[in-house]
Amino acid sequence: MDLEKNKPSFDGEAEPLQERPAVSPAVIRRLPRYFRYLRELIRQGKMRISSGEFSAMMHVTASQIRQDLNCFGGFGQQGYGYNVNYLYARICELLGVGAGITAVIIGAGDLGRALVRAPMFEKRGVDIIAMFDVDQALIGRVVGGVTIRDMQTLESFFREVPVDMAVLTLPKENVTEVADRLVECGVRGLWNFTGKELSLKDPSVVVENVHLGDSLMILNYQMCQRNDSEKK
Amino acid sequence: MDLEKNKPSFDGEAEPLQERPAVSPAVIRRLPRYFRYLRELIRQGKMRISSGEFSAMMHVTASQIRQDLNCFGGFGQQGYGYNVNYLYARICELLGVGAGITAVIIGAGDLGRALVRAPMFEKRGVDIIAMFDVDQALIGRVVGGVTIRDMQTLESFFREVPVDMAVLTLPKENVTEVADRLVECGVRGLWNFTGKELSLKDPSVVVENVHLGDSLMILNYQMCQRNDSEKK
DNA sequence: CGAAAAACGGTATTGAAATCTCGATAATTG
DNA sequence: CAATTATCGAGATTTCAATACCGTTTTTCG
Repeated sequence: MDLEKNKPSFDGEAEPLQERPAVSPAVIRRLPRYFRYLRELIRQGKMRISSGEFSAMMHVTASQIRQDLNCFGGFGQQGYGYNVNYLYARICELLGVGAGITAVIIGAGDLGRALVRAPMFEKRGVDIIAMFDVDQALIGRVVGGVTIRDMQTLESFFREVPVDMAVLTLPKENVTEVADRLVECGVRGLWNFTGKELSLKDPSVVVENVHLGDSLMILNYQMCQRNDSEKK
Repeated sequence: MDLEKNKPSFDGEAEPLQERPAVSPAVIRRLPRYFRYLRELIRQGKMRISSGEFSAMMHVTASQIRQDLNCFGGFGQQGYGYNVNYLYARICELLGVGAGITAVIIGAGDLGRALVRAPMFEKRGVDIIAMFDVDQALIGRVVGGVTIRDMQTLESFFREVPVDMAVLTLPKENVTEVADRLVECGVRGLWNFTGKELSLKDPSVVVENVHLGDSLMILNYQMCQRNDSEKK
């Protein structure tokens, strides 16, 4: 097998690629999963994969993989398949890994501290540059290499360092007010763990709500179903 | 307004209701959100709500709400709407809230400790009865009212107390082995935070995978999109 | 008490997502 | 180098989800 080539050949230079034909949300929700499996393939040293092989690994149809990837351009090559490193690079690009996103965590409670120590952010190219809290006992402490700062210094901090994203792990009672302050400071994305669904004035700010409780309840539901159907 | 009645009237006695015409996953994924909004309505003391009002609150179409709820039986009443308390009770029933589910947390690291202290489980009727870890320094400590036990005592613990669910917050390296042990012990549901997708032998065990990293990447993607479209 | 308004539940319709099929192209093999 | 095999990409088809519509029942109000 001739694996000299590192990426599929292209006829010309990369197109402007700025035309975006409205990729459906369903496809976008699947991209992170491709990202994870591609990392694993790279770890295993695999250079090349076909949609069929990928399909068996991920338990989705080969058709879906081909169609998903093709939404963003012909990443594959007929008769060959997909080059793993190349595909990974393109998906990283799509997802904004390596775009140099900076983030802060608001709320240095259990969850905030758990998140800051997780390797998740680093793996995805998001740089946590500060945590904020109102609890004077916490301020000044360093967790996971990040200093906990006084919530009162939020505005002055943002004036000095541009921050793209805020992770909201504070009590839900204060989240509306804090979100407004963050938007005022120029943040462009909110990762909201508070359980309260935000509605912001500024529609250019993206909000991603995480509802762990919803996930728990779906599990609950399925367990009860499984239980019922076994009875009969 | 005559609000004597507490629930919609029914012609006869409740049907067996065991016939389940395969409710679609899309509907099930939305149920927890109805659950949350209903709790809020109860907190506000609202007794009754129409699909139209509910729709405005939740930002989904009234048609969808009516259709979703109707999958499980006629919870509403023409000309009246839905009785909040009654609807909440039925949805709790559906989701298994109050089914007396017991759970253990495997892995007393940051995330495990954060979860055990969260009010989420209690709100949803899941009772955390133990945590397990391999770290001798942690064993015996009590977090959020729950004792951390030695992972070696897992089997003996399960022999004495029946446990329905396990929350997996341990390092992903060990998750396959631990999951097998838990299934062997009779657990019926796994809430998997490790990031490694499990595939179990026993198909009667339900797995709910939580991939926080995926959520982060979708946020990243949307932020980059927003950014791009503003440029042009 | 009767007419008008409110609101659900079921059916029809529309729309989106997933899958299938097949032609075209590249890789492989003798 | 020609024939065969592998595999993608695009369009057609099918399946599934979301929305709109309308008949019926209940409530409300004069």
